[in-house]
Amino acid sequence: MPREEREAQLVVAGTEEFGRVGYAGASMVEIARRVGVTKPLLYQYFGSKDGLYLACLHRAGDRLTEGVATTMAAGGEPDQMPLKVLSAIFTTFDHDRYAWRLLRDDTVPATGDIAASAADYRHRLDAFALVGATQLMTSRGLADPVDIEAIAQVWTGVVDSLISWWIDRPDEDAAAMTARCARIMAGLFGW
Amino acid sequence: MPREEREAQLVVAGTEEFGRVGYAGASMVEIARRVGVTKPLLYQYFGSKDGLYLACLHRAGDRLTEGVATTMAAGGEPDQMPLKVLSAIFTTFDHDRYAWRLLRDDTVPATGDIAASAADYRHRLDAFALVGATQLMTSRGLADPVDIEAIAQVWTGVVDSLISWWIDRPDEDAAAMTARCARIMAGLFGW
DNA sequence: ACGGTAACTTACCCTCGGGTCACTTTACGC
DNA sequence: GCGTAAAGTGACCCGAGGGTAAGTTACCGT
Repeated sequence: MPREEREAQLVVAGTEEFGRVGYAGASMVEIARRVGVTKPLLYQYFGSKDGLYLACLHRAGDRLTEGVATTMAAGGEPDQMPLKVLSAIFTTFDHDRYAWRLLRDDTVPATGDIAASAADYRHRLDAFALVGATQLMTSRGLADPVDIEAIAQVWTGVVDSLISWWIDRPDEDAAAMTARCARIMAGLFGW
Repeated sequence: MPREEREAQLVVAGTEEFGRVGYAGASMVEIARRVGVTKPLLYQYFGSKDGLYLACLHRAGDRLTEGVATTMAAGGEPDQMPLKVLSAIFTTFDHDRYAWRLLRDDTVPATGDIAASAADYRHRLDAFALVGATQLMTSRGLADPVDIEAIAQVWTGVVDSLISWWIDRPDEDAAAMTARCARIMAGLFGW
C-alpha cells in the first residue's frame, strides 16, 4: 500500500483513538493494530506520538475553523447563529465525530507543539464564540464582558456535550441532529 | 500526625490532582508530595490508586447528590430549577471546585469499582437532570423523549463548563457565580 | 536478471509510574 | 526508662508504553 494512503488510514484511526481515550490514554501500538500494521511503520511515517497527534489535530482543526469561519462570515440574526454554526459542525464531522475532541483534549502535554497548536485552534474558535456571544448579548442589552466570556466558554461546552451525545447515537445523521437542536432551542428559548 | 487527619489531607490533595489531570494523568507520588509524605504511606492508608480515587469520588459524589437531591425535592417552577441547582452546586463546592470533575472523568478504567461507582453517581445525577428536563419540556408542550435525553446531557455539560470557568477564576465566590448565571439566563432566555 | 528503494516486521531498549518490602523514627502507656 | 504500636521512609520490582536498530519482503525501472 502506498505511503500516502496508509498515512491517511493512520490519521483516521489515530483521530478515533485519540478522540476516544485522549492523547495520554491512547497507545501507538493499538492505533497501528487498528489499520493492520505495526508500530515502527507508524513511527517511520509520523516520527513520534506527537507527530501523529499533530497530523490528526491539524486535519480536524483546519476543517473545523474553516467551516465555522465560513458560517460566521455569512452573518445573520444573532440568535440564529448558534444553530447555523452547529449545523456546519455536524455536517463537517458527520463521518468523523471524534475529531472535535482533539481540540479539547486536556490530556495532551502542557507544553510543546501540541499544546501550542491546540491552543491556537481553541483561541480561533473561542474568538468566534466571543463574537457570537457579544452580538447575542448586545442584542439583549447586556454588555458585561466577563459574562460574555463565560457564555462563550459554556457555548463550547454545549457543543462538546452535543457531540458526545451524537457519538453515542451513530444512526442520527447531521440533518437530524440539526433539526433536533432547532426544535429544542425554539421550545426552550423561543429562538 | 494522626491517621484520620492525614487521610483527610490526602483525599483533598487527591481530589485536586485527579480533578486537574484526571485519573490516568495523576501520579501517586505527586499526590503524596503535595501533603509532604511519601508514596508508601499513601498505599498503607488507601491500598491502591483505585482506593484513593474511590475515597475522593465518594466524598465528592455523596456531597453532590445530596445537595442536588435536597434542591430538587424542594421543587419550584421548572425554569427556576436550573438556577437553584447551580446555586446548590456552587455553594457546596466553593472551596473544593475540582470535586465535580471526578464524576465526569473519562480517563478512569472502563471496568472495575471506580467505573461502577462513577457510573452510579452519574446515573443518579442524570436522573435528576432527566426529571428537570422533562418538567421543563412538558411545561413548553414538548415531549420527545430523545430530545429530553439530549437536553439532560447538555445540561451536565453546561455545569461542567461553568465549573471549569470558575476554577480559572478563584476570586469569584459561589454567590457571585450564582448571580452571574441568573443574569445570563434572564438576559438570554427570559427565565 | 538485478540493483535499489519503499513498505513493513521482529526484537529490543528505556523511562515512568503503580505497587511492595524491610527498615527507622516518633509517641504514648506503664 | 522502656516496650510496643503507629507513623513514616529509602530502595526496590515489574509491567506498560514510547521509541529504535536491523533486517526482510515486494515492487519497479533499466
